[in-house]
Amino acid sequence: MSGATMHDVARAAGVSLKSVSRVINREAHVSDDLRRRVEAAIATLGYVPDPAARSLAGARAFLIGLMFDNPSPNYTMKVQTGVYRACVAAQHHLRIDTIDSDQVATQVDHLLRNGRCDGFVLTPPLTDNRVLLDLLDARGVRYVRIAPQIDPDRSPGVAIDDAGAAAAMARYLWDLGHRRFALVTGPVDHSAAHARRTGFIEELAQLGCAEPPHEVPGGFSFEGGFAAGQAILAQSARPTAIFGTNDDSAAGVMAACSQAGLRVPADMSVAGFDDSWIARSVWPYLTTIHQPIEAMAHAAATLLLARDTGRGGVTRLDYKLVVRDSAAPPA
Amino acid sequence: MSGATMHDVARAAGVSLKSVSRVINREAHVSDDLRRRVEAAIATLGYVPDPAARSLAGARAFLIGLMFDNPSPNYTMKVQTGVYRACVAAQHHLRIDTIDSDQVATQVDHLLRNGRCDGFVLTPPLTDNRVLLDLLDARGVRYVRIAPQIDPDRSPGVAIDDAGAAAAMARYLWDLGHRRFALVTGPVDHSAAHARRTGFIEELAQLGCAEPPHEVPGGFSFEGGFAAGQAILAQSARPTAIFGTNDDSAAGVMAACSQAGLRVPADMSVAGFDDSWIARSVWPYLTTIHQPIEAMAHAAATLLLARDTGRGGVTRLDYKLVVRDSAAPPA
DNA sequence: CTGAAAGCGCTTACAG
DNA sequence: CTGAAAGCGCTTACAG
Repeated sequence: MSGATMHDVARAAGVSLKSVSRVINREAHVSDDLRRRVEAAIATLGYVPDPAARSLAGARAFLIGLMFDNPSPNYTMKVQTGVYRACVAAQHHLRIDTIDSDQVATQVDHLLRNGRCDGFVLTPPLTDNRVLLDLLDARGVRYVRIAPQIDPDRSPGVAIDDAGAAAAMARYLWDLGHRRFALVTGPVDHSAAHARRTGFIEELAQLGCAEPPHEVPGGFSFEGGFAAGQAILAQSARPTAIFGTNDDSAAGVMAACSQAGLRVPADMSVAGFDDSWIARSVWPYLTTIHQPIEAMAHAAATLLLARDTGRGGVTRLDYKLVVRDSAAPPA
Repeated sequence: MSGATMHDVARAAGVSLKSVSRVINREAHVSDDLRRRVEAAIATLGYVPDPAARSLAGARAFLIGLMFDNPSPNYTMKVQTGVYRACVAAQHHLRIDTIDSDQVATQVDHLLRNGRCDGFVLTPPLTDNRVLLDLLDARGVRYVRIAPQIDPDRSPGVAIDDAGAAAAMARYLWDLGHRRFALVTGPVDHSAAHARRTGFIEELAQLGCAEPPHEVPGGFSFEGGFAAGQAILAQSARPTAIFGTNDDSAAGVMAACSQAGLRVPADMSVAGFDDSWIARSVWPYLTTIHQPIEAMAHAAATLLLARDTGRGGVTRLDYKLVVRDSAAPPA
């Protein structure tokens, strides 16, 4: 079964061990003829290199790590799927680590000591946690960030234009006819959440909106969104549209509306951000910003695996406004 | 940093390599004195064995795999967390594999060929997929199943009493005063879903319910539940209570009710199963069966890591009926 | 109860 | 462009 060794391949191809190794690792200085012979032997024998042996002999671990501290299983699951696909393609293993943003120092120290990785993919809010970044840099550990907002040149990153997407949502709601808004904000240490807030507010101002949106914290969770929704509806001057800066909190807002006897979208428009799984687990389905989370995660892992994380720079992927049924013109 | 090797420990303790190895692997025939000396040296040096080297030299891979083909990210995420915790504690790595139930043969073949694992944790519906079990048995691969319903002695397993839990839910709704029921069933190849169905129906019969519940398939998904809910509400003789056999489909049913202008629970009672994340991402919060998914997964992984998967037998964990706000006495 | 030798399957210098 | 030797950090027989 998992029988064939590099030795077998070398013999079958009539070359040395080192040559097989060269072909496998795509090193330079290999003649086409030799390469072809080796590749044929590999295919015939169904040879797969032993990761343990490669790792022991060489400097690479064939393991990449995914760090997260995200309240949303939906988001996390998508990130994981994307990173996983990239790992499988590159014959690497994936290691998952849940980090508590408040205890980065001790947890990451332990983690680094306990078996090395070839690098890490960081998800928000860890992405912009300077304590973590300093730690990683100090140890010379490579990493790629998903949705970075600060220090874009510090490492490679993959993101969408969060501010631009939130602005697009503002424009969409404005064009629908809304003039009074509320905004459910995310965790304070989550800088993508911050960018969404800013993008939304600034676009509204640009559009000539008389009053800035009423802001209430929602912590990116359903419960937080629910409480935020209740607070918003308790105001004397209610908005006609509420923007949750992620889908979970928007879903919470919808629940608060239904608790208050308001129909969405007839009596209140609600919009989310992410297009995560929950956007289609509420009724009506949520109008939201589609963020290609899995693709972003895949791209991030691919950058890491490509091993040229020398300089930074953020790769931007496209977002998309997804019009569904939770937002409509005001009554 | 990750400097200390077994050699260093041996020298520091004044013993041979083999003795250090014995202590680490908890082998027999080690004097207390020697063990203590070695353990002290390990602690002082902060020594952690290199998994790659252990794996290369020995028969173990220090890697356990998690196979799933589950439509619900919530369920999957919890399983993963539980298995992960057990892995970390035992210094193993976790590998995640998404399997398509329809293509078990080819996918698993590829997977097994591509780097060995010390064993696998199987989640439903893979748990009761005989093609998969046969394949694994034929290759002598160890595995532990979560929520097995068939062949309980074929491998170790961890489960709750799905039928009993569904019966408890039937009793609860009955005691609330409901007399006409609908049941949203799960995927046909998901035998735990089948057990829930049977438990619910039989308990109702036992209780003296005049007519068996109206059954509609919901596929364990929100969308499936939504469609099922619509179908149920379209009937001339509507039930007063609907039991979704998982939370996702129950959430879909709730959405269908709200679309039809029915208030939950005033006009219709709805109950779920799992107490997954979505149970508290709908409003009103879902009355459901709490299944200790993470604990089950943890227990399953621990069984696997204990390496005595010789004989089968199912470990049963406790479920709990969680009364929240989606079910009430009929109007 | 304890240890010295060989080897797991690769990669890393080092030659040619 | 290609190869022979040494060694990564452990475990596995095998002795005593």
